[in-house]
Amino acid sequence: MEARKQALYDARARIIKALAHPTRLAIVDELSRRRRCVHELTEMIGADMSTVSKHLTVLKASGIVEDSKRGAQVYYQLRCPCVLNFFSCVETVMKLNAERDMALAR
Amino acid sequence: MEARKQALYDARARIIKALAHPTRLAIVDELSRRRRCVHELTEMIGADMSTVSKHLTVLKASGIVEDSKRGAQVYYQLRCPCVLNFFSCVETVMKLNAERDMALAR
DNA sequence: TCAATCCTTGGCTATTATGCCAAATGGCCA
DNA sequence: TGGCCATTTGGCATAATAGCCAAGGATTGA
Repeated sequence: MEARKQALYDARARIIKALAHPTRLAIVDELSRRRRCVHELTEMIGADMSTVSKHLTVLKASGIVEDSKRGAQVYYQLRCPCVLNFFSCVETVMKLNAERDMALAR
Repeated sequence: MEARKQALYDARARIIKALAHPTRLAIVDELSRRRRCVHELTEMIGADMSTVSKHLTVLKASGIVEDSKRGAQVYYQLRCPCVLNFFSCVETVMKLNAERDMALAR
């Protein structure tokens, strides 16, 4: 494959990969409602705060979220709310899969 | 997090993860034009055929593509063309990132 | 039937991702 | 200043991915 194409797919994959984790999807979902600080997200998710912080680092590095400090707290918010569009397609795939599995079970 | 929510995010992540690889994005892109057999995709990508076959297995397991045999050949096609919608959002993120990087460099 | 083609699977290694704990950093307030 | 709270970073162990080669089916065609 041409280097040019390859670079494009690499760049795209980097962003999509940032979304390819349940915890990060939960974070994005929550941020679609309102900005949240790490502490709030940690409570919601129920993992170690360092774990949540690292997931946020991944999302931030990919450009999906951005942060803003307010005193000792760091608030995160969606930078590209269009990522929420992903979900409708994903639901479609899930529905098709469910139908397929139903048919197979019959 | 509730088990119900967790299961939903897990399911979503499984599908998104299937797209989170440059080679698989290249495959999806190609299949958006027309169905292709493994051999054709292998030529296009320039990796070992076993590698391409495994990527196709991942895409198929997630429900993004489906296959149909024609003699000795296995043709793959998109099952949910809506996955192409992902790209426009990804491009938006990439554009925002580029602008941010420009601003930082100045 | 034999050989060639197409594809998948097994096996192995190297790389990357994930999650926790512990430690370090930074801000706030008494 | 000292101590607390919020967050990030380092370190490490474990698990998941990716890619190649080699081997195993399956199908076509001579």
